[in-house]
Amino acid sequence: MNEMAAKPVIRHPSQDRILDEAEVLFANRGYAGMGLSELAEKAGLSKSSLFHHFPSKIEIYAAVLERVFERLWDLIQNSADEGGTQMEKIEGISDVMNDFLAGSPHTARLLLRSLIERDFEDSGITREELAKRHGAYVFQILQFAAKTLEEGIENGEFRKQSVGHFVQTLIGALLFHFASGENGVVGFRGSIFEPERVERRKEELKAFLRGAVLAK
Amino acid sequence: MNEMAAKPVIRHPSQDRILDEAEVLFANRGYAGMGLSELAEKAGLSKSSLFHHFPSKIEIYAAVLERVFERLWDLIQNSADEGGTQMEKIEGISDVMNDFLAGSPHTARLLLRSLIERDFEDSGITREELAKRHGAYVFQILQFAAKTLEEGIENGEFRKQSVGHFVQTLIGALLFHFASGENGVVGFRGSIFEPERVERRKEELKAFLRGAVLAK
DNA sequence: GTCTATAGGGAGATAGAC
DNA sequence: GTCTATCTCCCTATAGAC
Repeated sequence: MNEMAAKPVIRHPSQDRILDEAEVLFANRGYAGMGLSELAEKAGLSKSSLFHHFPSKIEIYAAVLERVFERLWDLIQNSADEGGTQMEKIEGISDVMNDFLAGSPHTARLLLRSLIERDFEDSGITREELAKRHGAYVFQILQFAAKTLEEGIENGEFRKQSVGHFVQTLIGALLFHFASGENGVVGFRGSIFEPERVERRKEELKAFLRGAVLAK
Repeated sequence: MNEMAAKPVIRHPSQDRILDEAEVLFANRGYAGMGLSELAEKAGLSKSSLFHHFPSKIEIYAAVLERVFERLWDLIQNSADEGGTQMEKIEGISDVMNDFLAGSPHTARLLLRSLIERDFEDSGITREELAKRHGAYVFQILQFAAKTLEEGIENGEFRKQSVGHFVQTLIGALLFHFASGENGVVGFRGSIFEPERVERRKEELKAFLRGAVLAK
């Protein structure tokens, strides 16, 4: 289960500061909307110093996505080792991802955008080229969720259903909630990122999923 | 149920052509990534002619969102008149929205972006100001879904659950699937917009929702 | 209502000193 | 490794002729 974990990426301190700020800015403004002047300012550097650490804007974006998906995949792998029923594993994925997305308000927006945007295609780079950097992590996360459901269907724990549609639904539900703003689209009173609200989200989603996938 | 339907917005033919093209471009490139030169070219006008019909880029965006949410709300209202159990009403909302989103590949991306993006905030306009144009439709769509679930909980048809979290999950599942690209994030073989695949999506999601919300 | 021309600013990226 | 200065291009928006 740990074939591709612990790949130590050595980065200059400035690079990490740049990526930290870029992560938030890409999430909030999108690829096209994020300007390198603003990034340089937030990272405490001049604009041209960015180009010492990264060859281009698109490479900064690629590095940001690689870093965040790597973190997420590591967390999901760890939770996977705890075993249990297939339902408990699905609930584990849901909990881990909810905690990860709740950790900072920009993360879900960044991930959601990365899965639906094509802004960067102006840069001559294709979606597939960009995905080579973080795509392996995304693929393994999706595969892990799919495999977990599949095994639950095979052993009769889950009702028969389309694995692909389940994964699409799950990812949409997970990402959209935390991407939909401080109060959600439905206008919760108070921030959806408050710890009690996050716990509530986790419980509501797990109850929802149990009803949806378990065999009667 | 028809208090705010049939508000006839009279538009110049050029305006409609502009909005048609803008709808696709905003969906694919985001607010910041969409350029007026490209829009003018696709609409068969010069760039400055756009400013005869709309005072600014942000107003074009506002008009695009108003038009699309108005259409969606009309469809949902019509489906609502068919009555039936609360479960049938929820399934009706799901089917109507799936059909609407499946109608053209850009629609889900546009709606999803409109609910999570803040790109336009550079333009001096706040999210709330922009939302004044289409926000009423969004609010009514969300309210309608919430009310439907609420009544089902009250009459014992549905299990007790958070109405807000249900709506967040439903919208996320609906929008993400059709926003996630021709083949979805899971890599369906063939386009997710093919009629048979759309019907499959509708059935899978309804089965999922029935299990998730119905009382045991 | 449509156009050409252009203003005025900001974008990504480069040159070269220190 | 960081900076200032600058290049080139594209952006939204405006002026004014037809």
